[in-house]
Amino acid sequence: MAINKKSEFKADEIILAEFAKAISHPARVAILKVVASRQSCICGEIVDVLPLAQSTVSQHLKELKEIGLIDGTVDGVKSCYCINWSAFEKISTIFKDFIDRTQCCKDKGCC
Amino acid sequence: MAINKKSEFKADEIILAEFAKAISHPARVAILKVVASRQSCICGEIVDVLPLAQSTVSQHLKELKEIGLIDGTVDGVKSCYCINWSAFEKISTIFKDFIDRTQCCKDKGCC
DNA sequence: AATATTCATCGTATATTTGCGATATAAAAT
DNA sequence: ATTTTATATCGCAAATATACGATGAATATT
Repeated sequence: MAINKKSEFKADEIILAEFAKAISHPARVAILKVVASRQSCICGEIVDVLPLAQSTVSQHLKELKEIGLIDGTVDGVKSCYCINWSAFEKISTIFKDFIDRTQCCKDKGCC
Repeated sequence: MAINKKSEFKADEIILAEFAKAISHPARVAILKVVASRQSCICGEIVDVLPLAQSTVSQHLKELKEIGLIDGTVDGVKSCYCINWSAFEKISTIFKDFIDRTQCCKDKGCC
């Protein structure tokens, strides 16, 4: 795999795939659910409810932060995470658009 | 990484993550778009519009088939692919449910 | 029958992801 | 000042994913 061919696709395909990758591991789905349900929670609380080591959870948190889905702020010795709602709405729109535009082909062959 | 920790998560988290993984590569997003827009198309047509070798496309098609999003039928020497709409609707519901249930936490803290 | 076409699969190389322990850092508690 | 606590990061190992050429299998064409 000499070159990374991902960059040769269309921008919207790349973006959708990137967001999909962000939630392509159950740990990250679980993290999003916990953080959303508590509005905001510290890293330790997330580690407590996941079957993963602290360093592994920290890594998943980093990935979600990098894609923009969550924000992390330092609160003394603790780290407090919350959903970045504007980013979440953006990704929601991208997903729903993809679903809707694909489904519209079902009957009409319009795309 | 001795053990695969994915299996230790909740079933709905695993399912969502699996579907997300299916569209976590722009090639597979592109394939779904092409197949949907043409209602049905042969492998060669997909290879023509993607910047990937035939064997690589075939592999991506296999992944989409394994997760159930597309069906492939042999038509003489050719292979004809189409969207499995019932599977597509199922995944759409799972995605939308996740989005909606997460977003409902935004205002209410209800989850 | 021989050849060409279409596509799946195999083998292989490289890249990326997942996971953890060890360590570093920085604040809090003693 | 020392120790404890909370978390990020580093380095490593194993697993998966990505990509392609070569080959195989099966049909179609000559």
